[in-house]
Amino acid sequence: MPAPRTRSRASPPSASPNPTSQSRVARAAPARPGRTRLRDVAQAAGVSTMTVVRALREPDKVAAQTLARVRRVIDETRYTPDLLARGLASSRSGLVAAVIPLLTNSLIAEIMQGLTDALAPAGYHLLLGVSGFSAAEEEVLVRAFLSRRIDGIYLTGIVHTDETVRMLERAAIPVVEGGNLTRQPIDMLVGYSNVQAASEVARYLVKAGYAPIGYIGAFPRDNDRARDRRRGYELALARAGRVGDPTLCVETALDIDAGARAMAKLLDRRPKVRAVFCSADALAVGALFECQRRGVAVPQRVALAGFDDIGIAAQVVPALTTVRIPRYAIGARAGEMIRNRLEGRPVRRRLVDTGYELVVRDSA
Amino acid sequence: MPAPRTRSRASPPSASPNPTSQSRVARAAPARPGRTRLRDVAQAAGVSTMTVVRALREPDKVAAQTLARVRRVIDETRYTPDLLARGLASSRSGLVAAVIPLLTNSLIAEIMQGLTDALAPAGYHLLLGVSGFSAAEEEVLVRAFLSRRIDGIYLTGIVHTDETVRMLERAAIPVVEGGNLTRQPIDMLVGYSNVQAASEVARYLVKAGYAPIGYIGAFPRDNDRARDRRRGYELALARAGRVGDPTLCVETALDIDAGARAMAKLLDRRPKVRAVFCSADALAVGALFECQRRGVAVPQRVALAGFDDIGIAAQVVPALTTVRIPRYAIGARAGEMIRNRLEGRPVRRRLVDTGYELVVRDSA
DNA sequence: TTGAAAGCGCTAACAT
DNA sequence: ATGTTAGCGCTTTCAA
Repeated sequence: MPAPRTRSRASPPSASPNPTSQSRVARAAPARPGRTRLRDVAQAAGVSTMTVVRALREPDKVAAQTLARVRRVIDETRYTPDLLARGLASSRSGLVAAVIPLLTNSLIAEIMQGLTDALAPAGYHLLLGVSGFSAAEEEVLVRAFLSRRIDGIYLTGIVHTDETVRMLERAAIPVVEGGNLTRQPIDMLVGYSNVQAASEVARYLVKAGYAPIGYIGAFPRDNDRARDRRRGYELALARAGRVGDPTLCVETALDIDAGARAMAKLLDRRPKVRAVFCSADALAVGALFECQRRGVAVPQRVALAGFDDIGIAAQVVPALTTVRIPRYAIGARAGEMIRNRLEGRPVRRRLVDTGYELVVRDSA
Repeated sequence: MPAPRTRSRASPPSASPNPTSQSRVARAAPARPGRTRLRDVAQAAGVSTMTVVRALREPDKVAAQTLARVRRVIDETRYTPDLLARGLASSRSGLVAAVIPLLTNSLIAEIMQGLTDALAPAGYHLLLGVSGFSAAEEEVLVRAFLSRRIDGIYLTGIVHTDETVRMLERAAIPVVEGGNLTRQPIDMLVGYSNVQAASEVARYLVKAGYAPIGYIGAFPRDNDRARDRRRGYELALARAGRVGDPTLCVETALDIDAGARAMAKLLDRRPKVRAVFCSADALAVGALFECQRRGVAVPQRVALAGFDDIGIAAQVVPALTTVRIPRYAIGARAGEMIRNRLEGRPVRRRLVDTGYELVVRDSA
């Protein structure tokens, strides 16, 4: 034991000499023997708990002498505040939640990295929930997180159940939706137009003269980014006067393997496909590998374009034509917005459009 | 199926709670207008709080009539327990922490996915901390998490500061270290021998007749997995009677770009390197792409081997020879071990060696 | 500059 | 089967 801690509890409020009130003497013994409480520090330093609190948070409002004494005790006892108790008393848990569709995705991971990096220095901790692309599951997570009294939350995308929105509005905590645009976010938002970005890629392919242009994308169910990217693709083709052709489109899970399988399917079904727009780099990379395995030259026989510009995009050979979005920055910005609100600073813009950038490389 | 919602919002939630606090109107006026408390439910149902608690947790110990009444009130008021308060009262937060070196790594992400999947169904929530491969930073995180009264914790690797270990032992909560082996874990452990696995790969390269064999690995500082993998490589070479050659080894950051740059460096420095063992697939994949850019045939001119068998390893062309480790299972198993302890079930084995498997593909 | 008292919303030991 | 009571360890008025 680092320091002598006498665990004698202060006498009850009324300090009545009535011995009957002492019937529960056993309670005097601390439930958690190892842990120093604020009260212990106060007692050891011969001050009230409030003085300790002040010593901790407003040191200049405490007499130098007292301060020194308190600090010594704190060091000796290695006192650390109980954040649960603080949360209960102050109604601020210091917890910020994030609900993401899956963890094993480079884009999402980078956003989360940005989020923690923005939050951690301010002492906020990250409560992470994985929804598996299900709005219903997201709702379950949000409900649970809310009952933990989270101070703020980051949500992936803009599609949520009504109940999720209702709960969040009722909770009146800062909410940031990330990765897409909408005019009516629940609260705040940082993203970019997936429709526009995707249509820009598709338009690029059209202008480059590729035809027909296929599409490989993630399942759009409860995934607004995937949905909007497909819309963007269709929009661009329509504008070019091309009819949509379902046999040119494959929807699948979101990983490299799935991308490869989707490409295989597409090549089998439409051997003459001349270019493929993939709604995520992971898919595009998988597609590229499938082409390599089949000896299908990229971009000579099939051009490939991706989306997100994750790290591997610039490294594969040929390097991937894609759309760069500020991956890390989305998370970091979201974290800042949440912090600003939590710390009483004004949030200039509730809707942040980060924009995107078409990156033309070698694959298309 | 959750209804895709229509966006029609009223006023935005204001972050700051009403500053016009009702001074001290006694217990009658709830401090948080929006939130139903246990007491409110009890009152509305005309029972004591304990009865509500029982209705919630031991329904069969409550009279059917009473139960029905309580349940109705709970539904009507949409009561959800305050987990902070529960945690404080019960000394169990329901929070499990994980400290990982970085988020943007496929292997780590998969382990985390396994961990949440094992924990979430039991109602435990994941507190995520990113240490950036720094034991000191890990210590800071552990200290903070401990003051949140986490119920358990997952730690990446087996290298920690003394203080980290001390705090954890003192806290007496279930601790699982993951991803490597040691005889003296803090508490529990689930991993495999990185030394052995790496030396097995290197030995494979040796036996295949490649020489010289280079090495590209992650910085070993505070990273026991990287350190041990390099040891394994050196061990295998030594056993084959080859002398270690520093100019054949490059240590770098842990991502695809870095892998590519490291390979470039190695090829420039030792143009005749015949095979390269990369201590992570991400590095191997980067190295492969660099070879492709330079027209260096793999495996004809340079053979490449990786480690981890992440998804992309089987997809790149040529497919990567690597070591398969049960990525997802490590996290899932760790989660189970923590749960078992928390729920009073005996933990049969505190040390779980998951093993590994050499996967020979085309790159070496 | 310092302290006292009253909770935060829940659980748990002890009644009845 | 149901209720009473005393906390969990901290913050927060209000008072001195």
